[in-house]
Amino acid sequence: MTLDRRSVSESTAARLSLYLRSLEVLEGEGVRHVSSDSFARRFELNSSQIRKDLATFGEFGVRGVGYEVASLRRHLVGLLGLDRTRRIAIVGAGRLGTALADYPGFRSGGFAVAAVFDTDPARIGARTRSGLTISPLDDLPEMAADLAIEVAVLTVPEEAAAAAARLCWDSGISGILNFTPARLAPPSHVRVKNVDLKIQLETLSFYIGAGPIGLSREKEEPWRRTRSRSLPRRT
Amino acid sequence: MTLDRRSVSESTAARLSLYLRSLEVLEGEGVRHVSSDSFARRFELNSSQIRKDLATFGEFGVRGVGYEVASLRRHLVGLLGLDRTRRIAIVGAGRLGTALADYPGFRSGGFAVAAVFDTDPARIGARTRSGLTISPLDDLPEMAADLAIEVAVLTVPEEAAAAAARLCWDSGISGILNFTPARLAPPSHVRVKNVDLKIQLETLSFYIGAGPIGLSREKEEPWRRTRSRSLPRRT
DNA sequence: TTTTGTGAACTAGTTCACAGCT
DNA sequence: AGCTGTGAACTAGTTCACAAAA
Repeated sequence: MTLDRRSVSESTAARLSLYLRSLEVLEGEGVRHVSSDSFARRFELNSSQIRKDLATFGEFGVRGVGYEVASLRRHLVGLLGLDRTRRIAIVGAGRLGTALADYPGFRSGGFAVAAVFDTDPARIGARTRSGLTISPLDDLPEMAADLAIEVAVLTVPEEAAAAAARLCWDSGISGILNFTPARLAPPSHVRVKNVDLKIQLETLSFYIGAGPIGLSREKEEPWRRTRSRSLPRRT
Repeated sequence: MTLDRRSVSESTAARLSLYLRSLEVLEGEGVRHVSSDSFARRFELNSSQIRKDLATFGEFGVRGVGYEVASLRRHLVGLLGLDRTRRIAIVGAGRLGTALADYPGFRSGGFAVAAVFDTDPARIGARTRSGLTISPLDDLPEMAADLAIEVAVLTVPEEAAAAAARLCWDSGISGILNFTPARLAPPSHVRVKNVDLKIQLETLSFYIGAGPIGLSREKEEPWRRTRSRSLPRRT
């Protein structure tokens, strides 16, 4: 009942979202009940992990029976805070910011993009495809309060990130989805989630590698035409 | 020397990218040597973790002295496979896909967007802002081979994801950055990194919550002004 | 000295396996 | 009998602390 959300691991929280999505699929198929086991098999999850994750928040199942799909879905919606619309501000109306303003995941199921901000006079006053007028960043404090904005999607250039982030939390915004490479230092009541696309890409690059470690630069470019026999890359 | 990259944890791999970025800052400042300790303090990292991470791949430091910035940077560039240009295809030329095609992190330091694909006849033949012509998805196999594309950025609609992904790995692409909610099942030599923006947003939403768990819908909106006592995050 | 590289200790997260409830 | 909820066992990841190297 009085469990501090911060004691819940990122991975558990992320799985709640995944469970919700999967339950919605089942509900769409008219399924009424699931056991953790059939649920796990269906969506390639782990049944004990499902039970452990859910048990963190209460007893949602019935022993011998399983979980009632609709009721579990409602519980998850509540846990994730999606039972009311959370208002999002896009901070930085560049290509990525305006693309995200229209992104289905950002405009559905509990979220609404309520404002878009930028500092560039050439952008201010323009409309995004979804019909929002781009506002000057200076208006953020006032608009954030008026529109009850809770989440900022930070898509400004790296140099501008720290100041823009501070403006967000000083305006009462409590969550930041940070697409900037900057590492922010928020006050303890503000949650930042970094989505560093460069790190993701470089991590991917690490794993696809270029043959065994220690041979990064080889005599020729064996990756170009080695499409013939896909080398077994593992021992 | 013959360490299998797959035995390296995601978190270690992600940190290599972070270390590289931080080293570039130091190098830009003309710093020649760092100890793991000063490096850690400067960039808010953990010095033993730095040493452990690096020691996975070799002995890059000198005891009593520390690490030579330029040489360590080169080592990391090699480990991350950034010592040559990796060619990227954007698969799905919607708003997000075209925005990513111009994203600085995707056009710098070892990466180049070499092609953009879509199935929509209205998009095919158009040019992205960065000057690439959008090609029909059917041309992917041929173009991927000709252009030596190694990485696909998957930004198609969810329904199209599985087929498009299969097309990618059948065309010899070895890494997929998946912006789709679909959970792909790649062959073992293909690496997929999921960047599920909806999960990220919902996870953030979970942590900002709406007061204590079990009280999702409260009488008033206590999340707005409950900024009083920030409880200490750690013991 | 100083600072790395690394076993040992610790902490977090996952999976097992079963008691207990329906 | 069937399936949840949960301690116990296990596995992965992080931090400590120090012997070995320069």
